[in-house]
Amino acid sequence: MTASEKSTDRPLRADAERNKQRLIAAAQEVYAERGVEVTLDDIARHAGVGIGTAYRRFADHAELIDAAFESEVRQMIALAEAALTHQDPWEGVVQLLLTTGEHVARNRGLREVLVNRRLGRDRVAAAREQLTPAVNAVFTRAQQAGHLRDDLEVTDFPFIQMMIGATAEHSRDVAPELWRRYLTVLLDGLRPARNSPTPLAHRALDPQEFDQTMV
Amino acid sequence: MTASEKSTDRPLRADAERNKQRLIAAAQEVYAERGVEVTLDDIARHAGVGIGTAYRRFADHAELIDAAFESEVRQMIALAEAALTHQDPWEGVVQLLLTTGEHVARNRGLREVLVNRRLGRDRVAAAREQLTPAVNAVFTRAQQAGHLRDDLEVTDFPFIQMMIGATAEHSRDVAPELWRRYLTVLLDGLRPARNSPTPLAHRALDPQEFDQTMV
DNA sequence: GGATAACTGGAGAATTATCTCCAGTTATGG
DNA sequence: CCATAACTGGAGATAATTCTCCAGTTATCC
Repeated sequence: MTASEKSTDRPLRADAERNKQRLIAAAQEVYAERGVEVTLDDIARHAGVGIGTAYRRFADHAELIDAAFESEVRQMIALAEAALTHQDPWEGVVQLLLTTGEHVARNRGLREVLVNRRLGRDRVAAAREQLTPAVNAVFTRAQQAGHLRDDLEVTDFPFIQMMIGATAEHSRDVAPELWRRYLTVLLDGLRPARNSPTPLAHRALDPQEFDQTMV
Repeated sequence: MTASEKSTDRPLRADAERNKQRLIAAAQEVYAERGVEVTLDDIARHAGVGIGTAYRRFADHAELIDAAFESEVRQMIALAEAALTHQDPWEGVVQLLLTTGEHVARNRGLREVLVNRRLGRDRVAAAREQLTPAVNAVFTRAQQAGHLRDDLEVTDFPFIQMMIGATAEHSRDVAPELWRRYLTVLLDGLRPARNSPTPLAHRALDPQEFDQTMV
């Protein structure tokens, strides 16, 4: 009955609760840096507890991912809701894509969790499902205001975010902010019309830097 | 000395050469469908030969990838060169991104090989290096003709292709042509200016289809 | 068509990751 | 401060994958 205590059972003994929190914190750090495909051994070591302790608290890897990312995904929802309150609907879209980019560029595991349904469990799944309508609201508002091309539909928005995420993923180690450049290009493609290119938000890689990409 | 015969040594015995070609053909099929992270056992079985035979011909997985993708990457070079001969420089860019998209959408392994330096060996590496200048030529010509925003630099072009590849990857199983839609948006972001959105090249997913994405 | 070098294929060694088990230790409540 | 239920941590069972080895088979050359 490893990790089924949920909320119904008695609370954990103090030392157990402490170790559990350490594991979650360690998992968040390690996932952010190296993605979710790390071993539980690595996380346990990073948390300073034994492997057995990790498996006593979390039935398997998926359950730890669930615990580690629920709050991260909820943060993404909060970002979308904040973007919706932006006075200018278009700037709301820009802000949403910027803050999303900032998060996934810094957190490799988060990007994986957002994009892959098989990761995590019910808590992450629930958060992920709330994220979609929050994001849709931001885009739809801009579209109704005429600031966003109107041939787009709600199912397109996650793919827009995915494109940014892909550039962030590949440039992470060489130029962690490079994705901002491609976000600008994308945004220029999302507008109904425009007269000139929006100034790019980050310099291009030089050829040498580029060579270091994709390793 | 498993697979070091290269070109210098004597030719393989007829049956060995036949098995080698079978292995390469099987690898191309399996990689295209399931990516390069399949086991050599799977490929051997698919080719109808024993595992031992596979390892006698190819020192390791990387060497088989090298043999299987050299021609695929060379095809990509040919596509870029063909796009360069297009009368209209901008249509050359469009054609390049379209044909590239078609290839990577149909071949999961190809996308992985193009994007990840660690895959393959010297033959794929050499082809990959020739691909970059060929792609650059197509973009640079359009840029000099004033059809492409001129704040882009050559190191940006692979990232443009990467964004298309990311959308192709994620929608492959549900709507293998969906990437065309996002290519249109991206192209609209690449132009120096425009008055209205280019008509999208593919319908959007409906919410139900979207749910099937990302599994 | 026989001698032999080359090749075949699968059993299993080596490696790596996931997860279980339990002897020993520790927090807690009476 | 003691009894004991709860927890700890790591040794190892299990499983998946990569790669090696060699007894048996087959193509080729004379």
